[in-house]
Amino acid sequence: MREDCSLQIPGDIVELLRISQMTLEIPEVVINRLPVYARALADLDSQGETVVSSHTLGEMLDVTPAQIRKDLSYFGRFGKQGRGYHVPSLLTRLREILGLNRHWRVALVGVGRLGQAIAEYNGFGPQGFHVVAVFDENPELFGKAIAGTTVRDSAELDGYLQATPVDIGIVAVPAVAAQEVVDRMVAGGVRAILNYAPTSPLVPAMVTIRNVDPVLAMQSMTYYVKRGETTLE
Amino acid sequence: MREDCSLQIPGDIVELLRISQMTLEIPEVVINRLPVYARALADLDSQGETVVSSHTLGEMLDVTPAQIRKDLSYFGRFGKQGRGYHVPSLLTRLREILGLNRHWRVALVGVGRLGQAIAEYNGFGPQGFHVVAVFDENPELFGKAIAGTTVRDSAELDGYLQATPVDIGIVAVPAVAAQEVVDRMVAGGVRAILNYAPTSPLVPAMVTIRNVDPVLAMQSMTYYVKRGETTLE
DNA sequence: GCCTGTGAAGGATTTCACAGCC
DNA sequence: GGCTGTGAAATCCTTCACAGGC
Repeated sequence: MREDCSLQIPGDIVELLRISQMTLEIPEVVINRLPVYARALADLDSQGETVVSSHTLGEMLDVTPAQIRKDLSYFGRFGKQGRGYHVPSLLTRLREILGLNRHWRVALVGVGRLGQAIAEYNGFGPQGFHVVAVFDENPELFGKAIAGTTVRDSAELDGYLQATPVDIGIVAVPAVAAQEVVDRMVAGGVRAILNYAPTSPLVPAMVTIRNVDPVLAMQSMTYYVKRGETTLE
Repeated sequence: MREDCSLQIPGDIVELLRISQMTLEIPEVVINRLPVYARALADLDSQGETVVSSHTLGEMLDVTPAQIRKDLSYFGRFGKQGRGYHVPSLLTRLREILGLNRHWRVALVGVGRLGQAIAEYNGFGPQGFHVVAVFDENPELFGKAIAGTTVRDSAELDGYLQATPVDIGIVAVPAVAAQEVVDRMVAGGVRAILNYAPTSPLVPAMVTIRNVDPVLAMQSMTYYVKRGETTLE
């Protein structure tokens, strides 16, 4: 190795390349906080607030102002010194960044009690998430009207995805069936999955999955409750 | 430094102190993973597997073996070299650590569509979470049978908590009402809260809160889907 | 005076890599 | 040979602190 060759492409240039490409990796924790910021900004906006500082926003969300500023700085300079952030425009920018300014096609698999509740949940629609198809393997449910569509046979899932692309899949089947459903969604081109089954399905790296499991959430809280009890008494 | 003095208080004693006190702060990320491990171990156990290595468990959960070993090492030495972990005993230990080997008293506030689905969800009971009281402010619901109890007037919440302690509160009210409900729960001694309202209530440091919001989960996934699309096409 | 954007520092978490043991 | 437990290294993330601007 010729140390003296000294073609040291040093950090700076590497970083420039990195940034110029769309490949500056933004930490996932940051991405996960953006929707929270967006929600708070929407609240402020609906209350007629037009300006907010990182300090105020931080208080609303129990997040440090520095973290908010740093998070936002990954995407640009949205604030004004001495003043803060313009609520409507920051909200718009965040929605653009997250892709919330479009419609997303969602397919739901599993129409048991949970699946039904999800299908009927009216919190998705206003946010641009539209359930375009619903599947179950119980023949008694086939054709049943739900979420503005009708229940299809799960066997049709693969064909359906082939014919009509779907962006996001929601899995609400029993744990034992979840991995198979996830695999078929992935094979069908679904790139994001919201999993309600109490299991951790595996997905390829280019697919994003989020597990929603209230039991796990409770089970981690008990650690702290238990601890608090023994500490205090 | 007298190397030969050999009063090496090393790891062992430090660890004893560590363990005897309850005050080594274990990272919250670690605590949050334990229930996932426990669930996987329960699966293995029910399949009759008696031994598992960090490698195998890691593959099941898409977690590195080193992380599993490190996480577990915060609590003790549960494995056997050359072999792995004994599934039933590790599961038992994790359940002890998390406090899952007892019953937890849960109060639910909000019996709208979502609250009803939660109340009827039969995934909590088997894990030791028992809904002992349910509240709503809609008089039409008062007295309605649900989750093995009957709906009470929200106005009674404070009195109820005073009289009969509850460990965990579940909030399933509209966003605007969530903070108030949380505050009253906290005042009533509730130390852990599972919040389904699409907002981020503030709690004092000694109270643990977990927000369950499928919309936020979707909204962070869209970032990656969007990105994948533009990258590939 | 107030507030952002950001390098640099500090802290936390993950991963490495290997001694020790079965 | 296989595997754990764990210091040390590496990486990742948060916080600090201040220049710059309103």
